Amino acid sequence: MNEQEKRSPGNFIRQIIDQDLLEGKNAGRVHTRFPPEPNGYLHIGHAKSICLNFGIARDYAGGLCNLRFDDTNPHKENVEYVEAIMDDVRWLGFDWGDRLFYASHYFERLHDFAVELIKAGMAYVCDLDAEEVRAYRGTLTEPGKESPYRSRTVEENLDLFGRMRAGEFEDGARVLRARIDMASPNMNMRDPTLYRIRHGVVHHQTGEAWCIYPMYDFTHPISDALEGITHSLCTLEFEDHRPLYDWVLDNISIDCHPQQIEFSRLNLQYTVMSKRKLTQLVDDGYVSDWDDPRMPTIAGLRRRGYTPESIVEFCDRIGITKADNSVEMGILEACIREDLDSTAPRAMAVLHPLKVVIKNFPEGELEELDAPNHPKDEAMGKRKLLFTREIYIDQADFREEAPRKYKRLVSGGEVRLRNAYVIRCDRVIKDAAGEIIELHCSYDPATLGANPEGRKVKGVVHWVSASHGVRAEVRLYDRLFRHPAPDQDKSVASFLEHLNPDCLHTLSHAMVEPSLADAVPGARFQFEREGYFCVDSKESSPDRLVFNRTVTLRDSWARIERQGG
RNA sequence: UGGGGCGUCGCCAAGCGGUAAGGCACAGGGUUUUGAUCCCUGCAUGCGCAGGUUCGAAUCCUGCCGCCCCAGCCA
Repeated sequence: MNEQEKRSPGNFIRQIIDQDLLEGKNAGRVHTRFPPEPNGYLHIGHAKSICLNFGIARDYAGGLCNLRFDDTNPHKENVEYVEAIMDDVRWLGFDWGDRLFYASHYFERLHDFAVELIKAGMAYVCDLDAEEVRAYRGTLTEPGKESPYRSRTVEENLDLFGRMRAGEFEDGARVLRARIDMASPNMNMRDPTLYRIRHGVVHHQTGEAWCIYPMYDFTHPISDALEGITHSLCTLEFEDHRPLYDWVLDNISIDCHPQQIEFSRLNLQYTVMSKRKLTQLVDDGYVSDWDDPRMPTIAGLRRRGYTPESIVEFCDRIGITKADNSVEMGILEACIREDLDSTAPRAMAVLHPLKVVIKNFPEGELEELDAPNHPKDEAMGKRKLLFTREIYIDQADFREEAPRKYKRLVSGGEVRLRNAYVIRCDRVIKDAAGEIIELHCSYDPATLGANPEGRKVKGVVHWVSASHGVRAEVRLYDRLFRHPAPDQDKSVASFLEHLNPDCLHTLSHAMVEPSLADAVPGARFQFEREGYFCVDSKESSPDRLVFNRTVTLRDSWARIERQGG
């Protein structure tokens, strides 16, 4: 079947591209790129950028999007990240074809452009150390001072830069700087560093071939131009860098000049998005790894049970603008609920088992019942349920006395067992401590697929056969932080103080219906009346099933209860 | 306080001089063997504020106010 590809909604960047096309710019080409630094895992904020860049390539005729690793700072980068990033982009459903690039593969050409700048008197080798450079740079309100090395001759600069490359100088001894304007009101234009010396690091791509590494501001515009990028999309904090981006391309001999356009980065409530903080959560063990289901990483969301479609939909819904934003988790959750509601097969799982003995159902007897896998989509088929004398229901579905509006099982009351019979609670069994340990009930054999005669039974509860159910571990996740903007609160010493101590509840005695016994890692289900769950892709096995709760169902009862019933 | 940006409903976001889209959330109601889904209904006389231009302004002009980013040999 040839499905209609979905187009993303318009935004100001697409308007610019439309206009460019109208004016015949770039010979009608549209070419973007997604340029992550491989120094960590991708997060939902990157997904926004991926959807923007690859989405534009998808929606414009002849559009292309490159994947390029911005790997100019070997210190923090490694191949694990490179591979994880490629996995994540692919998983989201995007394809860079044969256009996989590394900024580091341009090192030789970058070097040649640097030499060109030196020869043109536009760059010089500076011997000031880091602290001196800072002091010379001036402040936001005062102009900087020119470096005493600023007027070195071209010959001297060429010689020194060559010796930097040859490894004659130690880390930090010298840098190559652009010669622009120390009095510029834009700090980025006050003779920015172009190259620094880094000995003793093995670059994941170039090994030990280089001991000088180009800076982002020098590398990025050239990499874009070399790849024929037409629109270089980045986040707002690079707005001040645009004059430098343009300066670099205006002062070297290169015939391509991409247009840099900035948009606001995603801020998602109740989590953090900075790579430094995510790295800290992993390194200090606050979460199990980058793919911990509580992490806002693509890998974490995937393991949590999010679908790529739901994340792409989320990115479409939040849009692209230049306004600072603080997006509610509710939007992300609505996206995954919408997707899973139509695609996830239903199943029953009892999270907090309470034994129910159906006294008028024969001991040892087994009744097979049919249950649809989806209430609306018959094509999803049906499965067998095993009804037995002893079953489990959830502790939350029984109360000795009913609060207002409560419509589940109460002493002496009736309730519908989902896909099965109506039962009545005849007796409540407690232990010495007064804890309810068992319910004695009776079922009405006339209520299978039919409403009982002469009375209305409002409640429906899910259940699992006690003898045939399968024990499983269920992990209930909640927001990682209890503060909507944990990294913005200046009143605490660290964002870690806002970590939510209840972000993970592990239930090791849950019981799931027998049909789930052979559920494969990653498989997603709706556990009826509970939420959407997936089989953990890392730790679940046939003899020890582990389910992750992706998201709860909307729960209007919880709201009623909260408001005092 | 220099420079660069941004302010439209609780959140996101259309709007581009012709009289405030949509989504999420929220509140009511209907259907329902998931308190789910689905379906109705409601939800900005007003677009940061104040002036001005215009027959007409969220859109243009002026002046304020507020928020974000920039002083890495990070990206």
